[in-house]
Amino acid sequence: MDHTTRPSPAPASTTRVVDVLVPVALNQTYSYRVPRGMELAPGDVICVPLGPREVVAVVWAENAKPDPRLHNRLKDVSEKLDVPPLRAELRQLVDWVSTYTLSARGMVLRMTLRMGDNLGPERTRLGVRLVGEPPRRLTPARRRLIEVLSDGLLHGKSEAAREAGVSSGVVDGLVDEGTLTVEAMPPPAPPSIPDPSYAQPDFSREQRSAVDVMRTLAASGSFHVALLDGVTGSGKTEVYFEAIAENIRRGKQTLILMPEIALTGQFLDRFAQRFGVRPLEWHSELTPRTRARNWAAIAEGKAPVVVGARSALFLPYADLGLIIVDEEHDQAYKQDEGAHYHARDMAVVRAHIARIPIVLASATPSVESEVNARKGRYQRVALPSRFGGQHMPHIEAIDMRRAPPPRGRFISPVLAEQVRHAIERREQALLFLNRRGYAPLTLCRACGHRFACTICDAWLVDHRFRQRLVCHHCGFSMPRPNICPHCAAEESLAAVGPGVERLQEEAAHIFPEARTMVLSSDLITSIETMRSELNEIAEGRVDIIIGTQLVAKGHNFPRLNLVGVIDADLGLSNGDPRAAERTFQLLNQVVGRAGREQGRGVGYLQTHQPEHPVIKALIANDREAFYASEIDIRERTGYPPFGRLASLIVSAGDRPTAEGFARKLAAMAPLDERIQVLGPAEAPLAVIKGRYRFRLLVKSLRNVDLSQYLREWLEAGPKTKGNLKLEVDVDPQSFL
DNA sequence: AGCACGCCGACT
DNA sequence: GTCGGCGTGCTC
Repeated sequence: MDHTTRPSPAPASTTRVVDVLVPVALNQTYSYRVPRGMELAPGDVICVPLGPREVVAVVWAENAKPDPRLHNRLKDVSEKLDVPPLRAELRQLVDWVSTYTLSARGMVLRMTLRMGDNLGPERTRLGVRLVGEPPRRLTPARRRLIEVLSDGLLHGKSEAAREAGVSSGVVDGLVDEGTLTVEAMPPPAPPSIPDPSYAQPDFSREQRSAVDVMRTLAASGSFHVALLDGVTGSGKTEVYFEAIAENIRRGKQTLILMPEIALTGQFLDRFAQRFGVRPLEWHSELTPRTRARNWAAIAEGKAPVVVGARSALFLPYADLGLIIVDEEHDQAYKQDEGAHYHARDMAVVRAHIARIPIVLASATPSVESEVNARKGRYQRVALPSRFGGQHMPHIEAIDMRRAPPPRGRFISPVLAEQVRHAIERREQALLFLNRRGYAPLTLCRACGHRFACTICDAWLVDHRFRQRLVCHHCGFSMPRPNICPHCAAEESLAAVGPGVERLQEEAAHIFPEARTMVLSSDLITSIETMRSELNEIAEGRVDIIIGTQLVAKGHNFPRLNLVGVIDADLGLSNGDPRAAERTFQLLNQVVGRAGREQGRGVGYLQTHQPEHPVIKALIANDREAFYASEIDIRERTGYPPFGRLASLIVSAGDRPTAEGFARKLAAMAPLDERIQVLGPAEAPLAVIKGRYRFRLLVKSLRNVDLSQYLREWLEAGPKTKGNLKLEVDVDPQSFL
C-alpha cells in the first residue's frame, strides 16, 4: 500500500482506530483503522487482514491515541460480521484465563471463535425429488439413485448421491432427463425448546429438599457455588434438572459441562424424558456447518440448554443463567494441550464474572471442592442414599498374595467364581483394567530384549487387535515381529502383564460360552459407534464387559451387578501427589456401576495391598475416612488446595540443552519466602517424541499470586530459542 | 497458530 | 542447475 501517492491523507483525528484481538499466539492486541461508514464497538466480531491472510477477530477496545510508530502500517478492518458481539463478560473471561494460565490471549480467544469459517447467512441447500418417469437409459447407478428417492420426499442433493453411492453427476443427469426436480431445502429447524414442565418427576423426601435448594439457587440469579454431592445412583442428574427447569422458566440459558461427551447418550435420553427434547450438543465431532449453526444459535440465545465438553465453556452465550459441571472431579476437565486450563475452575470463574449460580456435581468430589464445601465457600447439597431403595454395592478386597491366579493369568479364582455365578444368574459382569492393549511389555525370553519406543522413554504396548506394537505417548507403531530383532531367536517373544485385550482372551478361555466385549478408547472410531456399543451392552447382549476407564463414566447397565477390578493398585504407587485421590474416585465410580437398577451390586478389588488407606476406605464404603486422611496430608504438605502449584516443563531435542536451560531458569527464580522452586529434575517421562524433558515444580502458599510471580520470572529469565520449549502449567493435575 | 522467508540435500 | 525439508521470525 503506497500512502505517499495519496493526494491528501485524511487527518489522524478523523480516522478511528480500534484495538483488535486476533486468534493467534499473541498476548497484545493489534490496531486497525475503521473504514468510513463502519460502526464498531468492543466485542464486535470482524474480519481483518493479518499478514498474508484474513482472520476472524474481535474488537477489544477503542484506541483514541494509536501508537505513532505504527502510523503507516495500520491496515483497515475488512468487514464486520453479522453475528452478536462478544459480551463484556466473555471478553473479561478471555483476559482472566489468559492472565491466570499464562497462555496467549489470542489463543484463549480462539476457543470462543471455534465456529469454523462458516459464519453468516446459511446458503440455501438444494434438494431433489422423484417426480417423473424413469429415464430411457437406466444404468445401475441411476437405478440405485431412484431407489433411494422412491419415497417421493425431498432429499438433500449430496446426501442422496452419497446414500446411493453415485456421483452428483448422476443426480444432475436425472434432473436433465426430467426424472427428478430440484427444489430448495427448507431451512434447518431451529433448536427445539426444552419444556420445563414436560414431565413432573417423583422425588423422595431427601431429594425434595435438594430440589428446593436447586430451584432457589437457579432463581437467585447471583454468583453462588453449590456442590451437589450424591453417590452414584442417588439421582443427582434429576435433581439438578430442576435447577435447569427453573433457569429455563426465567428465560436464561444453561450450560451443562460433561467430562466426556461421547458418553452422554443416556444422559441425552434422560434429558429428553424430563424436558421433551434433547439439548444442543457441542463437541469436536460436529461438522463445520453444524458447528457454525450451533454457535450462532448459542450467540443469538436460541439454544436454551447446551451440553458440551470443556470447550463449550468459552462459547458466546447470549444470556447464560446457570452452569452445571457434572462429574466435577473428572480429570478430563483439565486441558493439557495449548492453553493449560481446568474447565471446572474456569467455569467457576465465568460464573463469578457473569454473576450467576453454578452447580458442581459429583459422587466423589475433588479434594479442592470438598475443602471448599467444608469451609463454607461452596454450599453442600447432599443426597445421601441411592434412589428407589437401591443399596450401595458391597465391596470386598481379594488379596492377590494369598489367592493368586495361575501363572500368566490375571483373574483370581475367587473373582472367576463370582463371574460364573453372575452369568448363571443371567446378569452382567464388568472386569475393569485401566490398561489399553494386550500387554504393556514384550520381551525376548532368549536374550531379555525389551521392545521400547525409539523416541520416547516408554515400552511398546502390544495391541493384538491391530497386530502391532504401539507407543502410547507418541503413537509410533510397528508390526509385531516373529523374530527377536536383537538375538534373532524365533518364537521367543513373551507378553508381560495384562491389558484389556489379554483380559478378554482370558475371560473367553474361562467362560467359552459367554459373550464378551472390550471397551477401550483406542477401539472407538466415533461418538456414534461408541453410543451404539454402549446401547448393546445396556440391552443385555453382552455377558462380560471388559473395559478401561471409559466404562467408569456415566453409563447405566441395568443387568450389571458384579464389578471386578483386576488391578486396584495400578496408579497408587507412582509418586503422584494426586494418585490416592484419583484411584479413590476412579474405583468408587467403577464399582458404583454395579447394582444400579436391580439387585445388590458387588465389587471385588484385586489388590496386593489391602491395608492401603484408599483400598480400606473403598471396602468400608467410608468416604469420610478417605477425605479426612487426604485433606490432612495435603494440609501438612502444603499441596493444593492448601498451597498452589505450577509446573514448568523444559524440553529440547537433546538432553544437555534441556537440562542447561532448566538450570539457568531455576537459578533466575526471584527469591520469595512464600515460594519454593523445586528442581529441575528429569520429568517422570524423561523423553517424549525424541524430546528430553526437565521439570521445575513451583510451590507457593495459597494466598500468593503465582501467575504474576511466574510472569515476572519468565520475563526476566532466559528466552527460549531454537527447539527449546517451555510449557507452563498452573494448577497441574498430571505429574508426568 | 499460520505463513513466508531462508538456507542445505536428492532429483524432475 | 531446481524442488523441498523444516528452523526462524513476524503478523497492526
